[in-house]
Amino acid sequence: MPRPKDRTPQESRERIVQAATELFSQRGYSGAGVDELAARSGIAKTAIYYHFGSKEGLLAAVLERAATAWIEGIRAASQQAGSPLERLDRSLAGMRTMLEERPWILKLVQLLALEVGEHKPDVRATIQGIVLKARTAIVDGLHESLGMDVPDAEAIANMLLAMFDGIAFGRMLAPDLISLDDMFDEVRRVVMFMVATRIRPELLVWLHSQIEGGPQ
Amino acid sequence: MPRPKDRTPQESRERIVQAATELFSQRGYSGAGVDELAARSGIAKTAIYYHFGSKEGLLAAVLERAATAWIEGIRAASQQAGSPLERLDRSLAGMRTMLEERPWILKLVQLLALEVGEHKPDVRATIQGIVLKARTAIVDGLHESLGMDVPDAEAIANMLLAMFDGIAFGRMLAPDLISLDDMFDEVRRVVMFMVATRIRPELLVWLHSQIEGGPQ
DNA sequence: GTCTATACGGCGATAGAC
DNA sequence: GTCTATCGCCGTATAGAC
Repeated sequence: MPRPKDRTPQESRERIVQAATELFSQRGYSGAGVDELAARSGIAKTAIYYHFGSKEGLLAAVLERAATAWIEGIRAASQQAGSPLERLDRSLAGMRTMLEERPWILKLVQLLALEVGEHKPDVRATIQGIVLKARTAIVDGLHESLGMDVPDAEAIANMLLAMFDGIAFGRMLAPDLISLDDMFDEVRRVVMFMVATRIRPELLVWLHSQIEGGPQ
Repeated sequence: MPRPKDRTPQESRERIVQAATELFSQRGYSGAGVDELAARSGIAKTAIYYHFGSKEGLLAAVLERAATAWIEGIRAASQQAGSPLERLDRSLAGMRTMLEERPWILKLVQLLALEVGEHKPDVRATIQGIVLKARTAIVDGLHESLGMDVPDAEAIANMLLAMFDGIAFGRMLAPDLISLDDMFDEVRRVVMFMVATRIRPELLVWLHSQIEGGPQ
């Protein structure tokens, strides 16, 4: 029985993209079958092709959606109020929340970049764009949080991004083995340090002496 | 013509695992076809099944090989000679060399963890074991490099691992956009800092004052 | 314009005979 | 070890129902 739809086209698209986001981030692009996508979203397989043209078209829609969610998550975090340190903390807390409540965002981006990026230049370019936007959002967040013109902010953002990627990966691999509390405490300290070295370069000299000197 | 083999079974296995390592790290597990694997290694498709039982069996062999290469790479780096800082530098240089000359190691581990780890508990467990061993190797390297009993070395190693993962990912995504030189300079400083905070906790208090005070 | 039913060609993994 | 066969799922095209 070809049940006439009790949903709008918009809703259909939405459900498909949602199911695809889920499945792609679980099994990767090649591993996710359009058949299962259809089953999960409750929409006929061929309707997916009607809406998105091809599996790759669907992938593009999924990526766009993820990008929006990610950038939004970063931007939402850096809001003003309180001392510089308080604002920095709130920014980091925002990142952490994203890692905890929407881990699929980073996972999806990483997985697709690794799996598909290699041999589909346009997908790679899309993801590069997403990551670049994320970095820009972090740079802006640094400026807003700390209320100063942080020198070399892009290098700091690169490192922050790398840390988040790494933490997300570690957490996905073995949630029990790494404590987000500890990791983010460390990240907080490291960020302060990276900023401080830009402002007071003499800190580095002091550091050297500490390491050379050994404990106590 | 069923050319009788001019190679030993050992060589066959080796060639298959090598081809699989390459292809898995390029296209992922689902994306890598056994047909293409056979073509690349020059060995009949079904012979692959003869040797490894199944595609998953092959995966296990590939993972084991990658693990060995990785741990070896880490361990090889931390050799003694010179001052603590020089040894630390050599360790980091070793990591960097691995990232540059055998990027497939980290890529393979990340990709398989993300793609397959989710729904194949044994694969996930294997990779967890690999990462744990890597962390242990880093902890040992820290102790040997710095020639002291670094407190909280595991937390530092976790962070280092996260940074490497993140850097490897960033580099894979956009090699031109991130400078390994800059990233590793930063990593070096951050490591020194993380160690220093364990030895001289008062450093943290000082840091706070710098951030609160603003630039110059 | 939005969707469904059905079918197709190809390749996936695997088994069994040689 | 290879060859041939099998079978199911893959992404896709098409023809039409509403």
